[in-house]
Order: sequence, then structure tokens, then C-alpha cells
Amino acid sequence: MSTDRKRIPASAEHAPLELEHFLPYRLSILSNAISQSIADDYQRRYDLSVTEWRVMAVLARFDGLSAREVAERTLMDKVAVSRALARLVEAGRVTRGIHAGDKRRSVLGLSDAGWALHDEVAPMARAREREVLAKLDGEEQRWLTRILDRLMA
Amino acid sequence: MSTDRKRIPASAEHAPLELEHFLPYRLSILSNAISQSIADDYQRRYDLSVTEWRVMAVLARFDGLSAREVAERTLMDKVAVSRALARLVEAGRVTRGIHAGDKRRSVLGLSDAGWALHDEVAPMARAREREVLAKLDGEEQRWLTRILDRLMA
DNA sequence: GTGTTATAGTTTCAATTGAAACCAGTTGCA
DNA sequence: TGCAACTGGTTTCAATTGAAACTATAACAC
Repeated sequence: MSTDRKRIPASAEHAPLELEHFLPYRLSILSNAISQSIADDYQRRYDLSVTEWRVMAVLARFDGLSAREVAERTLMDKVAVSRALARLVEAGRVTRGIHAGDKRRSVLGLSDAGWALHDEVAPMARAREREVLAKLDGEEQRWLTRILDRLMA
Repeated sequence: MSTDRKRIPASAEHAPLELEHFLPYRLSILSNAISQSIADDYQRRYDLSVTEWRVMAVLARFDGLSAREVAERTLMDKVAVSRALARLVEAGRVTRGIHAGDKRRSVLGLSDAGWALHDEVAPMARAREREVLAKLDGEEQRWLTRILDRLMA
């Protein structure tokens, strides 16, 4: 019945979070490191931001999208897309038309210069991805795919 | 020998990147979604940013660190740490002394209020982590740990 | 000791970002 | 029609961030 019968070590009482074993923290560090290493490749060389590259990547696959559709596909918000598009159009990398039946919508696509840039950057991005995956063996790679699928479902 | 003997479909020629299967993109989306869902829990409620929380988390484990050591442990840059500390000290959540043998260094630690906050936020963060991991079975969880270890090595 | 270089931490200034307001065009409906 | 509500997209303003410059102290070379 002494007043300190509940005394336990401070470390146990407070149970501090161990960041280096904390999944969200680890994911954040890893993701930033990888994205940054890729971005470094093209950012300065081509004066192209990550958001701009993502916009170009979806336009390479889906020609004629509107800005809103680009935002949906990249999971970026419409303000970010609007700004990325402004720079891309200004740089002559993306063409912007007006939708026939709806004058609010834009009709977007890569220009020749945009395609040329895409064809330089896409292989670089893929090569970086391979470098990262090379740290894993085949079995680990398959598990990673499966795990990401489930976490993002 | 015709001029178009190399004609191949545009899609094959340009090989557009499929973002939704591109590891760096997937990691980035997943990581942001998870971090955001955790941050939403405490950000507004306690007026505590992610960087501030990370600083508190390392101080909970390693009392008496300097700002530079906090930066090392959190992988944040020293400017970000400096700003987070300014707010934390101002809010009375972190105490800042001066190192005995080196007047440049600060000696940091959680105040009582800091500990109280830590003891509220840490369980929330852990609960969120469990929610995320609950999407995986035990085997997947073990693989994920192993894969992250290897990718971050 | 003095001068030089390095380190801990802060400040400043510009660029980036986010939230809300905004404009123009469209839709629904009386 | 005509007007309210909605949608696509841009702009504005404030908050956040990053890079470089800066202050103060310490370590090193001589």
C-alpha cells in the first residue's frame, strides 16, 4: 500500500515510439528517398518537376484528357494540375485545346517536344525503379507487389 | 527497304509509363495516404505538425539530445528541426538548455506537458499503424518488414 | 596567444504549396 | 426563356519549405 506501488520504469510507462520501426515513418523515408533519387535525374537537366512529369506520363497513355481527368489519374489536386499544365503548355511540351461540346473543358495531349522528352525520361525512371528492385530477390519482389496491392485496396 | 519498314504502334514506340504499376509512384501515394491519416488525428486537435511530432518522439526516447542529433535521428534537415523546436519550446512542450562544455549546443528534452502530450499521441499513432497492418496477414507482415529492411539498407 | 577553419543553430528571402475565392460555361428546372 | 446550382479551371493570399547567408562558439594550426 505504499504510495509508489505503481512505480515502473519511465521508459515502460511512457512507451516511446521507435521511429525506425514505425511503419508510416519508414515508408515516408523510403518513398522520399526513392522519389528524390529519380527526380534528381531529370529535375535539373530538363527543368521538369515531379508533378509535371506525372502529368506528362498520364497524357502519354491517355491522350485528350481534361485537366480534371488528369487530376483523377495522378491523384493530384486540381490546383497542382492547373499549375503543372500552365508550365508544360508554356514550355511547349503539352498542347491544350478546347472541348468541342463543353467550352470549360480542355483537351490535353503531348506535343512532339513533349513526346521527345517523355521518351528520354521514361527509360530513366524505369531504370531507377529497376535499381531499387534489384535489392530484392524475385520472391521478395512478388511479395512486395502483393502487399502494396492489399495496402492500397 | 520502304521508308516505313520500322513502323510500329505508337504505344509500343513510346512505351508510356504506367504510373499505377510504377513502384516509386505507388510508394509515394501509399506513404502520403498513411501519414496523412495519422496526422489528421493529432494535427488539428493538438496543433502539432508531423515534424514536431517526430522531434517529440525522438526526445521521448533519447533525452538530452542536441538539435543536430535530433536532425540525424529524424532524417530531417536542421532548419526544419530548428523551426519545430522553436514552436515546441514556445508551446512549453520541450525544454531547451545549454550544453555544459559547448555553449553552441542545446540540450533538449520533453517537459511534463510534452510527456503528457506524447502519452496521448503515441498510442494513437500505434493504433493507426495497427489499422494499416490489419490489412495484411501475418506472413505478409513479416515479408513487409524484411523487404523494407532490405530496401532501406 | 592569434588567425583560420569548422560546427551548432537561427534568420532571411524566394520558391512551393494549399485553401478559398473566383470566373466562365453548363445543367436542371420552373 | 431565366435563374439557381454545379462543374472545369485559374487566381489570390497566406502558410510552408529550402537554400544560402549569418551569428556565436569551438577546434586546430602555428
